[in-house]
Amino acid sequence: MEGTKGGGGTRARIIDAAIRTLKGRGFAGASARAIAQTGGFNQALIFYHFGTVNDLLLAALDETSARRMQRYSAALRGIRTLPELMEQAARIYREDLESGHIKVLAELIAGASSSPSLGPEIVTRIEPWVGFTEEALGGVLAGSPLEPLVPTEDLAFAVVALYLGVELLAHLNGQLARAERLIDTGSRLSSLFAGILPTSPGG
Amino acid sequence: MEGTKGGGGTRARIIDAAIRTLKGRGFAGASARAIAQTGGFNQALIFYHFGTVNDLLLAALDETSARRMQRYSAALRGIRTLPELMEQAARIYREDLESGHIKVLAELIAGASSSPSLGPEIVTRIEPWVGFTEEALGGVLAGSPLEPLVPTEDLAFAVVALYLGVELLAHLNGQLARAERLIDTGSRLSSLFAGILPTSPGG
DNA sequence: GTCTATACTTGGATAGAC
DNA sequence: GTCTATCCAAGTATAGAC
Repeated sequence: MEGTKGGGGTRARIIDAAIRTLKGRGFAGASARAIAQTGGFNQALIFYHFGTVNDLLLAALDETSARRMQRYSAALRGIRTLPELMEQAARIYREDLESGHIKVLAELIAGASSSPSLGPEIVTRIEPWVGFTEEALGGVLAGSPLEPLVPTEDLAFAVVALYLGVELLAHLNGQLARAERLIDTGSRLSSLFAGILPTSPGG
Repeated sequence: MEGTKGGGGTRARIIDAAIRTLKGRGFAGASARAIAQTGGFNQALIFYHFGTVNDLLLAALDETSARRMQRYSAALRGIRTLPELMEQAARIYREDLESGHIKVLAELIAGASSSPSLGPEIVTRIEPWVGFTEEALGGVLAGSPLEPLVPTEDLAFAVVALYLGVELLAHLNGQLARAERLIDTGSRLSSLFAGILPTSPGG
């Protein structure tokens, strides 16, 4: 299927260009013309394949989201303790910071204010991330003395918000170093506290 | 001074309209025309008074930033313990969430990707907030067993990032309730842990 | 399925009247 | 200091040739 030369490959190229443009020039800079220039194809192709720019942007979010979700799930599989979780999460998030994967999401959220129809679409796409974070935290907190005290739903929401905020700040001039230092500190502290708190039975 | 009828008053009106537009329609929606419509004045006034739209947006950030800084400093003056700090910070941040004051900052940060010249300007304007947060945390952590363990600079950066992230998410459809619940949980937990941890000598 | 050309809209910015 | 009119660039979207 999709054998007519470009077909599906073109769709992928356009989505890729959209992701790169969103990362590099933000929502406000991600026009059809800018995206086409990034990818080296014709601007009209976007409308043929996706109808509107916003629909392309959502497809781009789906794509990058799927890629990252795969990466995070793989890295967090079999994790039992909080320090392990932090260690792994920090490692992948550092990749994100440098490549700017989460930035796509942050830009789209900010952009939803100017295109209200994006709002519900983005909410739907964030939900799996909050759910995923909740599971990861739940798995590690299970049986620990913290479990009954900390509502994992709220904690997961906070973690997602923190990720977004750090991503937003990190891409500002000269702030990347600060973000990296924060990740370091976070990993260090979680190991430290794990030594103080009673060990989770699961660990 | 500025006695010629509109003068300074107009500047303020324009800035106010810019803030409201940034809150309601985001960076991508904050065009000169949209701002003028919000404020009910002529679009050309923006260029007469501020030269460019971006310069107006920065002036808007200065204004809202100054207002909130005043509010936060007043509320946090004389705070000695971590739960007190959390309690107060939560109360004011809840105001921000509803009125969207921090959203102006979040939108401008996201917008900086499409107007690189905004970047350094915004960094300069964030610095005081990180510094302020660091002082607030430092004052409350001083003498506590946490003090030597937690670098307040990193913690302050994390708090600012969290604020931005929550603000970003909260303005998405139906997410405000989640943000409010997080604030509740945060206050509750800090009181709880304060009961467990040794009291700060300053308290 | 892709490109060129084009219609139409919105946005930044300035000139000049008041 | 403010308004009207206008220019020009950039954006979305479509029609039609290839």
